[in-house]
Amino acid sequence: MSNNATIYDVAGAAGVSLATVSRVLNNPEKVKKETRERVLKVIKELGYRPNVIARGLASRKTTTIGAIVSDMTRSSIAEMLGGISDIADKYKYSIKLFTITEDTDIEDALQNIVAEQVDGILYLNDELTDEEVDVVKRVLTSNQIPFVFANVASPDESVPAVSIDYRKASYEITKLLIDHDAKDIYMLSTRRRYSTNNLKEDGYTKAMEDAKLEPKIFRTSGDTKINRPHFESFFDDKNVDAAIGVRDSIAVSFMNSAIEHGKDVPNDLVIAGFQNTKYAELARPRLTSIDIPVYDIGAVSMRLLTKMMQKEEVEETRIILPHQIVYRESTKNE
Amino acid sequence: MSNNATIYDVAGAAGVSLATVSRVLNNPEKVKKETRERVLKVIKELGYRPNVIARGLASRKTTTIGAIVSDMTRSSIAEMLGGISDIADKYKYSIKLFTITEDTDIEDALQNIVAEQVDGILYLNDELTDEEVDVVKRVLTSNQIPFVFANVASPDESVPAVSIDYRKASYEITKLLIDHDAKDIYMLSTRRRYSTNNLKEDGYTKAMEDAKLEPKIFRTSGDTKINRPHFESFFDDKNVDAAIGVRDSIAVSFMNSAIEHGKDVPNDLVIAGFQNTKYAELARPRLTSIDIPVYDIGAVSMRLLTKMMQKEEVEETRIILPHQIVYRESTKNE
DNA sequence: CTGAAAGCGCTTACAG
DNA sequence: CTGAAAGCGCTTACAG
Repeated sequence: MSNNATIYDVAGAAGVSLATVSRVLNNPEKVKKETRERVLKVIKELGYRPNVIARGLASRKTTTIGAIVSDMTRSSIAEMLGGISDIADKYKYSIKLFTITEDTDIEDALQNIVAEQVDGILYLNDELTDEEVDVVKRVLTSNQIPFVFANVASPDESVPAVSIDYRKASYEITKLLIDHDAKDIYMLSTRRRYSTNNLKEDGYTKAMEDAKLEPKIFRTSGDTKINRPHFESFFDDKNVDAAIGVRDSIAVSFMNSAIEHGKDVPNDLVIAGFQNTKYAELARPRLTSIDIPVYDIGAVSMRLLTKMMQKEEVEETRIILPHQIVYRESTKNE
Repeated sequence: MSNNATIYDVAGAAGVSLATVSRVLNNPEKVKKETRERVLKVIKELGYRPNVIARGLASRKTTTIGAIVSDMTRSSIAEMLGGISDIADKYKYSIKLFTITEDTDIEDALQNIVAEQVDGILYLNDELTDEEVDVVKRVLTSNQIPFVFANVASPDESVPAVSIDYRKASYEITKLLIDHDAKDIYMLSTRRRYSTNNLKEDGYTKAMEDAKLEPKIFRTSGDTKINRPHFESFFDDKNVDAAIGVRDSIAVSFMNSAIEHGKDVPNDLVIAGFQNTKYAELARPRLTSIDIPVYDIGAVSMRLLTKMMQKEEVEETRIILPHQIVYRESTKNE
């Protein structure tokens, strides 16, 4: 019952050498059908499963990838891991999870991950700064380990990345609100600056300027409980007839404040979010949001990484996935 | 730069044998201070990091645990992984992530995970049936690999598990609603039956019976979009003055329907959920919910597992963490 | 306190 | 098509 049969046991029981057993597992076409079947039968009887650690050492391939994440509790991260996991299963890769927090030394952490002998790395973090992207690139390239950024907006065209066009998405959602005849359109962004939010702000600003409107970016915390009092006082001194949250949770939080201050959404105020999470669906009124295909970003990143690890020809290492606006009750739609 | 120095390189450069280098790393107290410092210096200069795969093969310990999850996108799973990851880091364990879906053969999947040579396993899934718990126990015990169930309610007292007392929590929240003078109190549960929800139903039923009220369990889907039409027709033929959702998202979804049907929450109808997720905080009115310390469940499970892996004395392998009710606007509180 | 040697369980040229 | 042998990079008794 207990899975402790080794390749020697199989070889012995099948009357072949361990090299043959290994071939049956890795290059079955090189083994005579008859022999192969005999070995396979013994493998089954003994419940033999190759020790992946020994295999990893001998072949110098672990068929394991490292997934580096920051905040596990972000719903986008979890969903991306879902996509990664499904594709990893399909291609028989295992996933090792590494968490990097704000006070981690990225370079040191990466060296440790390299020492774990992963075959490739997926970096999931939309909050990376450009400098951090550079460190990742340098360390992993020098160790010759393939990597893909998932949902990281990096201006460096040489790093493999799968994402959406955040600037364009933001432009479009801003345009939608402008088409509502809104004038005082706020973008509710985060205090901490990082690449994807910067792009959202860029797209917003461009749309506003194109429409000869004044861009107004209001910065708050990413934490729901902290930004609430922030929003409470927002309405004291500001005119606003539209708002875009860089995350759904921020948009919903703002919407709740607005409604409690007597605003009618969508008649007095239209609101939209980013990500199309469950928060958007559970809000009342339901929130219009940019759907970001996070699951797909994960899946496509993993698929791209498998190609790189297997040294297949890769036509394009910068992949932009399509986004779309999901219209709900927080905006007025035809 | 590239991290390819081996233990031989270090030994050579330091003028010692590889056994000594190994000792400096694993049993530094057994090496003379002078020698140790010389070796350490070389290690630093060469940027040497031991190959964890080779170490794993030689020592038969991989300092890696397997975390088995079902649906990554459940927010409780992600948060639990956060707790696991923090403790794993602290004790220098890596985490391999394995996904098991409804159509996975659990036994086969477990055998594959065993072949990955993990030192221990954490099973995170509140949707396991009792039969599945038995399979897990049998396979892992026969392979002598320590495991802990995180947030799985198993009646089998012999399996190590960290959870909360769901029956009691459910009793308490039901009691809270009864104290609101509610009579028609519904429990909104899921169609698929599994252990934790069964306990919630038990606690609810017990509280209702103790108060001489009729228990009414309404089963719906776990999927927000699917249960919505379900709730729309709910109000056609039912009297209800209180409801408990087995998950926050179900409670919020129900609350939205109720409000759209002209109900005033909390005056006509009081509502509570389970889990105290961000959904509860972002709902309007905010949702009263049982706080389940998922992060802690993850952290404590991992800590327990480290003890088991290191064969430390473990006083108690069944750990019940405290829960509490977080009072918000969907109930009337003093 | 340190070194020589065996071994962990595989893969992979190399011969035949 | 198959086997013998070396080797992957470590750890761990065993001697000394």
